[in-house]
Amino acid sequence: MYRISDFATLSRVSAKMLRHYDELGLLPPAHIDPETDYRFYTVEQLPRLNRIVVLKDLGFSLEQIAGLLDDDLPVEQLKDMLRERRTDIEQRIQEEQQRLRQVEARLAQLEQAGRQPGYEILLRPISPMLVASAHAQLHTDAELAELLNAVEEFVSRKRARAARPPTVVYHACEQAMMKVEVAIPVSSPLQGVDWVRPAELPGVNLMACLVHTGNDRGLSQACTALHQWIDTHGYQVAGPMRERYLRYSSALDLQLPPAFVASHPDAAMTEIQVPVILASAA
Amino acid sequence: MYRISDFATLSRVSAKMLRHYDELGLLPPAHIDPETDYRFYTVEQLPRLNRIVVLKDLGFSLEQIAGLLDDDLPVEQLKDMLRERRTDIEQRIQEEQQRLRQVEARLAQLEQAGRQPGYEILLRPISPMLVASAHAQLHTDAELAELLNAVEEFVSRKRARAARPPTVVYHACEQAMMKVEVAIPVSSPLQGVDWVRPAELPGVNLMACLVHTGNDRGLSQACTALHQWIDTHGYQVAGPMRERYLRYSSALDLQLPPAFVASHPDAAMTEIQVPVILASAA
DNA sequence: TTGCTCCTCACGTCACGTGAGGTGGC
DNA sequence: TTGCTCCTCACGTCACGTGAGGTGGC
Repeated sequence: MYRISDFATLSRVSAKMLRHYDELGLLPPAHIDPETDYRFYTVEQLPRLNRIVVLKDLGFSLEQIAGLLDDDLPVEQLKDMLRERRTDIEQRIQEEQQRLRQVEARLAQLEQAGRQPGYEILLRPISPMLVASAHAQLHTDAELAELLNAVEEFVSRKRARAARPPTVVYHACEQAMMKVEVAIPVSSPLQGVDWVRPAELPGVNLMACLVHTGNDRGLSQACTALHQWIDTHGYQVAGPMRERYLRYSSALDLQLPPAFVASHPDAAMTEIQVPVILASAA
Repeated sequence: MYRISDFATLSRVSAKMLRHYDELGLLPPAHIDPETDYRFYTVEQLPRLNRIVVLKDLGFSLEQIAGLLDDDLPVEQLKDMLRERRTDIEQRIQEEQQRLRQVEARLAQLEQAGRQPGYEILLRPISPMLVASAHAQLHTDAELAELLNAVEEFVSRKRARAARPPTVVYHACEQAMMKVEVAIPVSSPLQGVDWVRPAELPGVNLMACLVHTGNDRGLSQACTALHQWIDTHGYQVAGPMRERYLRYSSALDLQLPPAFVASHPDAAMTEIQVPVILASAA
């Protein structure tokens, strides 16, 4: 019979943890003094405690361990839990390696430029969105602006406008022609089909996003930076680029100097989005 | 100006998190209505929020992020934090890969044997321990038992016995001769030097441990199992084996049948310990 | 007027660590 | 008798999620 501190040094498990395992019913003491409530343990309990420790090292939660300690647990069920653990761990390793690549790229970038970049690129899932959609083949940005305004007006008249910024999807860009889709978020699906159609802008598992403040020239630079980032971080483009207009600006159309635009309270703000997948998964 | 829910959908960060970041001072709203306490945000706050999200993705804590958001942060300090992050992540990946190997080995073992092993092997650091130590060259287990008893008696007379089991270190085993060290835990260092000397049993960074219940024959089988485990898990032996006698038993000396010994309440219980290192680090 | 949104607590998460305050044991 | 050990709360950790209960806004 060992008192709790002796059993703790014997087993190299803290007294606090032993009390915790008692509370959870994982390892009740062999004996409890009814007078003093002191806990007493025996060496026979050591193998069970070691099983707990090993299973904890494998990454199981104490609740799972409670089940795993059952002697009647069928071998198949044990295997299933181990396989699930394996999948979890593999996924976590993937995530951490991805994270490691990001940290390293950031360090390299800092070494090279000597300062932080003026933008942040983030990777996240995008959920699908109800929109009013119009497809078109265009030649100039002015035509795009016109189309955007027209669809906005259409949706406003239907009183369906949701309080979210509009998105343009670039389905194809060749020479001087681009196939675009203008997508205006709606709060309820539009009724009927017109030149503006109800649609669901599809979700994207992994979207590389960059928010840019300023005019057109900077925008194409930002776009280049985004594609470089995608390359150096081991991703591949996996769908058509999108632009989300967080704020329109007259400065977008006028060709003003960047310094002015950046400090201008009405400066345009645009999110460039590119769907990606891990290059290794392609 | 966006109300919190609109800014949440815009930024894809939950309203609850936005409130949380406000509380921590990471991202106070651009405006708070003094009447209703409603929070209002602007698109200009989006880049800062995105920085928070990116830094969170890199694995920084919100407290660290608070510091990293400071525009005056020297580039060197930023680099240091990134390097520290890198080290952390690398270590975590190591750990998870180790864990993965353990889970896979366990699955393989289960496939092969169709049932769980009768013992658990665990890996942990062992801290140094104050002991009374006696070195000797022996030939038989009986001589070892005799020596153990003699040292125990010596320490008892000095009233220095600590309530922990004795350990034997096997410094060398050749043919019919073994160089052993008997180490009895003491509560205070022994005074003076005798044939029993005060010593510190050194700590071990990584010790593979197996607790065995039963007699000598089973013990050597357990020892084989432990060395196999060390091999298949990618470790190497890195020091002399130890045995910790959790419970002595007369059955240890008598050659009784294993079934009897295992069920016997006085069965010996021995922890076999082997210092190891990762083979890849050797 | 009716939902809808926002607000502020307050509690839960997971596996303990760290005192606080009090009592038995040697 | 004096420390020492044990006991049971209770709170903190980290980044939120999930109601509870109440109020402003359209």
